[in-house]
This record gives sequence, C-alpha cells and structure tokens, in this order.
Amino acid sequence: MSETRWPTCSAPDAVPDSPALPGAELPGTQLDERALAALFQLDPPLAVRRIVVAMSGGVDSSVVAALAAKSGAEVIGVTLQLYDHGEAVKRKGACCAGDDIRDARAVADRLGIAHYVFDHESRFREDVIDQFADEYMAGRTPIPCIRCNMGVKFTDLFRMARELGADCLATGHYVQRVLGENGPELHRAADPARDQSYFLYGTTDAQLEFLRFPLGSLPKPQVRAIAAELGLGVAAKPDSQDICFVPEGDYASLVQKLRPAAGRSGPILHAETGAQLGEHKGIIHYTVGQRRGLEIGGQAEPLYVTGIDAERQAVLVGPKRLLAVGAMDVIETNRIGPFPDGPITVKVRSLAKPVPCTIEGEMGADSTVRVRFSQPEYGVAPGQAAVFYAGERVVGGGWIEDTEGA
RNA sequence: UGGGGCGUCGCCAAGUGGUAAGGCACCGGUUUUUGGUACCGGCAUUCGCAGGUUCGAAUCCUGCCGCCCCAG
Repeated sequence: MSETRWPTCSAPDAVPDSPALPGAELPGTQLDERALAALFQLDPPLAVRRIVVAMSGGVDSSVVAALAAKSGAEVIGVTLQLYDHGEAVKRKGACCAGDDIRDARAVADRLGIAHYVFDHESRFREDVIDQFADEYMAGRTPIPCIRCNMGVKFTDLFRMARELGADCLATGHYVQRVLGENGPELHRAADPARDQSYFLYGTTDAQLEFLRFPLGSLPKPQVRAIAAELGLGVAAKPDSQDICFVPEGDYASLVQKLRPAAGRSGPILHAETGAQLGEHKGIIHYTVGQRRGLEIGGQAEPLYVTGIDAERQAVLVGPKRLLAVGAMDVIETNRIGPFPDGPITVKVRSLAKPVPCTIEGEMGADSTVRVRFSQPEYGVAPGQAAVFYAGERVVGGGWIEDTEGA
C-alpha cells in the first residue's frame, strides 16, 4: 500500500523546484511584522525567533506555516505520520498520513522552510487507536481526537519543538491563547462556528505556555483566502471530518478488525421494563442518545439508547425522557489556570452550546469531580469529554465516567 | 369444524361507498474535525386472494385462504 516511506527525518534543504516565497510579497494578507508578532505572541524582532509549526497537511496548519514564514522567523515544519493503513489514507479529509504528508512537504517546499517528518505510527496506534477500540468494547463512546491532541500532538511535538530550540510550537487549531493576569489562558475561537476548544481541554499550563494558535482569531474563509493568495496547493482541500484514521466513516468495521469479539450480538432491552425488544449486532455500534439503527418499529414514540451494559452485552433503550441527565461524574480532570469564581458552563459534546452547571470537588491533577446540570441535559454518553468554560475561557475538562438520571 | 373476531407499507394503526391519515422503522440530504442528536425530504396507484354490485369500493355481496378467541 505505502510505496513511499518518508524518511524518518528529512533534510530541510531537499527542497528546490518551486522557488521560496519571499515573505514580504504575500499578497493581500495585509499583515505586517507587528501584526504577525502579535499573532504568534512573540516579542520582536522575529528574525531571531524560531517557530516550530505542527503541519498536518491541511489548509489550516499550512497557513500557519505560511504566516510564520512571512514573519521573518526561522520556521521548522514538523509532520507526524500517524497511521498508514489502506483505505483511510486515500480518503479526503484524512490527515497525517499518505497524501497529507506529501501535501505538507509541498507546502514547506514552497515556503522554503525546513520540514521534518516523524514516524509515530506505533505510538498513535497504542495511545489512540487501541484505546479507541477498547473504549467501545467497554460500552463507552470514545473521542480519539482529544487523546491524540493530549498525547501525540502536544506531548510529543512539544518535546520535539523544545529539542529543536524553538521559541514556540504553533498549530492550526481554532482556539485562542489569551494573556491574562495569571499567565496564558485558553479561550474559544473568535469564530464560534469553528471553535475547537472542546478538543483541547487537556492542554496543560506548561504546554499552553509554549503553544501558539495564530488562527484562533481568524474566520475560516480568511484562512482559505490566505492559502489561495499564497498559491498553496491545499487551499481548496476539504476540511477534515470524521475520525481521521477511520475510512468511510465506518468506525465499526475498524473496531471489529482490531477486536474480533466486537461482532458479538446481544439483546436490546427496555431500560424500564427489562423486556427484550430486539437484538443488536454488537454494542460497539451504539452510543447513548442514539436513535437510529435500532430497527425497532411499532412504537408510539422513538426509542433512544439510554445505556450500554458491556457485562451483559446489552443495549438499553427507552423513550426520550429517560435520556435526561441531572448529574455526572467526570474523571481524570485537567484544569487550565486558576479556577474562576463566576458561573461555569459545561459542554458534553463538541457541537452543543455550553450549559450552566455546578462542580463539586477540586478540578485538576486527574481528580474526579461531580457535576450537576442546572437543567437536564440529554444524551450524555460515558467516554465523551466534559469541557468546562467560564465565559469564553476554557477552565478544563475530563472524561464522563457515569451519569445520573434527572 | 359449532359460535365469534380479524386480515390496510417492515411494525403499530386511521379509514364502513367517493377515489389510502399518522406514528415507529428504514432510506437520502443538511448540520459537524468524535459517536450521536436535531432539522428537511422520500417511503402502499394500493388495502389477504378471486369474483360480483355500483358512475365509483379498502369500505357492500359471494366464495376461497390465513390467523385469533370461545365452545367442545
């Protein structure tokens, strides 16, 4: 499948044909050095700075690299090869594999910056993919993007950037680093439609100190416009979506390939009466809050998955009211900066507006906290992340371990 | 086989002479860097089968088939 194996570490001077783009000529971006320094939150002169950019091969991180290059700083692009199995690498919207690595390389070449590719397949496989499969087997609903950010992306890249003597590590995430009284804070992106803060709750204070998110204050269309103006080949590349290492959005097939036992069928039981309403084709196909796919008809109102019992290999279902959750336990919490005094909101899903809640217990350092929703929240699935906000600021988050009906 | 009831989309189910509601399920789309949700759209030329009455039947009549209940 993979005819080309990129060298673990490619030399920056292996560039040539497309001429390096002189930063000052970036058309229409209208960003002078001062603006760029502000974007990267580095003290000028940038000519003495070294910026490491995490390049996934997508538009966003490519633009970050371009902006970094324009700033006059020394820029080193780093790309991690995370997986390389069959179908997934050819798909649009994948990242960090196959064509994406080539794309990242092409962008780096065009910008005339150094570019390194590191093979992190085994690490990614253990920390993200295997975890993903195990979570599903345990009846939970994993969210691999967060583990990827916490582990491979931030921890590993962070160390590499340090070793490369960088002043900062810049990524293409849509999230803002705001300098507050007590140091840098993590805030939601200026463009609420693109905000990715949910995926970054696990960022530590030490990482945040060193990280930069230049795109957090820009609207996506502008990012694409910049890419187009620069003639970057990835300008029109589709946004990544779904899980990057899952081909065709069919995560179940992947889990089944990794964990053959995942195909075990079992009963679909009514959560209240215990009556068996049907049979399912493996608990990995279901998640709390799910409506479609149960194939149980003849009901007066829709049935939703209210719980998954891995012990009995049972899927529990019931009407919507049984999805109402009043409280939950959140484990392995991370806290970013001081805990605020004001009201807290929480997001239990990437697409959902934060809702008011109260937290019992000390957040941070992997502690467990009890969270109460001010209003019942529907479809809260164990295994997903709970991310806390104080207004626009990300306070931290953790994994949803257990829920209690409202 | 004596008495009664029923047979309308995969499931539940309206409709008893005027030209097939609705819900669930399913499919498609929109939304979306997780899984889901939500929203929008699609989904029986046909009413167990065969005849008949009628301008016109899923609705009335006859026969047949199938299922259920009571009785024995």
